[in-house]
Amino acid sequence: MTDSSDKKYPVPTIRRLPSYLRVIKALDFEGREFVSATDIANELGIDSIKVRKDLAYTEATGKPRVGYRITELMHGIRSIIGWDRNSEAILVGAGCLGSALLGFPGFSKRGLNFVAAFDADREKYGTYVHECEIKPIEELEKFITERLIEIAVLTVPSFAAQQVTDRLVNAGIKGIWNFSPVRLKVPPSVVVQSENLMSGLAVFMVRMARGAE
Amino acid sequence: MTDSSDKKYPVPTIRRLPSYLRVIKALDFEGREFVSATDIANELGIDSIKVRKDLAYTEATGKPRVGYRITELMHGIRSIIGWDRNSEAILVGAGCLGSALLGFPGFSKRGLNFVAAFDADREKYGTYVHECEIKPIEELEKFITERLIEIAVLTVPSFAAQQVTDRLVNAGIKGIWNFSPVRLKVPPSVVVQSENLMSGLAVFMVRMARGAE
DNA sequence: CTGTAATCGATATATTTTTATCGATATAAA
DNA sequence: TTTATATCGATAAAAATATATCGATTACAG
Repeated sequence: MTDSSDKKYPVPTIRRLPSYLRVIKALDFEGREFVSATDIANELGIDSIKVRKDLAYTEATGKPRVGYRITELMHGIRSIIGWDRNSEAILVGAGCLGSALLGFPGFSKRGLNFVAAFDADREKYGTYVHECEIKPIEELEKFITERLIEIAVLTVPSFAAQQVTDRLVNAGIKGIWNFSPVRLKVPPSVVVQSENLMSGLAVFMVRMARGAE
Repeated sequence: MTDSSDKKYPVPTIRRLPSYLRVIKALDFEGREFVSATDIANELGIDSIKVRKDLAYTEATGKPRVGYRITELMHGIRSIIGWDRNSEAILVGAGCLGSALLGFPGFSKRGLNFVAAFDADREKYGTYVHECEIKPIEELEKFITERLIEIAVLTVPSFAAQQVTDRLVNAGIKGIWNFSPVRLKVPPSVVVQSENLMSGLAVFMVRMARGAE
């Protein structure tokens, strides 16, 4: 076990780190060498104390009146959220959303590389979506075991989600990034991270209803 | 101002309500008439006390040993998150993600109806993506003002996000559901709800790194 | 009819997260 | 050199959220 893997980072902090990274990457591109928590906070419209506390979870250390060295900070953030490592992943369910995710360049930039996609639709077999081949769902287990894939992105229709999950887990998948609105039942050793778009819509509609604050 | 619009609902509660709705809709479909907080909690793998507290924000009232009347609860939840009302919305940026959103049937079921999409790519003009016409971005303001559209879903590339936002705001848009990783500058009267996929990826990777708990 | 168990609703406690305060320090200006 | 100011890092306070406790109530079994 590495020294970083048993540290505990607050989830709200983890969620903010990618934004910080985006901001300081832009500054780095402009040639800036240092950045203060205040700079980041102003750019994102949040509180600078919160930023400083979040950054304290990185090993980066700041200098008063100057801020943090950008290269150091980028490395520290990437290290926490695992964007300095590369992983191979498969995508299951090459429908609208699945295809959109395959085409998003941001994932490979952050170390998540789609090496294959699987679908139940025979017509898609052998076709490519954004340089990723669509394979028959029948070959799922074979591919996972042969290439030792650990990460699956799940974009299948709800009714198929649990069944596909069982197959993924059985084949040795260690983590599932789930985009279907279903609570997946998996053994405790498997990580499931679910995204639900409808939560965001709900918050949006409530805020709309009460007007802007 | 209606009596519901100045009530304050905790954001975590709002985010959970769609899941509750999904669960009880399924039970309703099976013919069940009542549901307890415990039922919902078990189905979602969360704490029943939390569910009961969340449901207390609806006007639905439960009976000991029986639970809540499902029809009443569905109405109560839908009322809070605005899914009992209909809104017309436009989508700007008919790329991969935008097209995927247009094709998702869940939105119109929840009262968010895409009446048009706009894109800067001439080749797309006049084509349809999931029954929604792609119009030239030049017609954006005209369409918004003529049809009195209040909601826009933003799926344009980052570099165009602020510029498009300015146009939307200028034309009278009241709320923007933003899928680009950019902090949009808008007047205080305009609601911006931003979704950032990368937050989810970060949390996923951190959890993977420290293994399943 | 009576006792039992499940559940609600209210209240209380604990935990997490955010925000505030303050001394120390490094830079820049006077 | 001295002074002023921005910033860090640590600690403290406040706010938000989650979890626990408990009496009241209702259905159901005996």
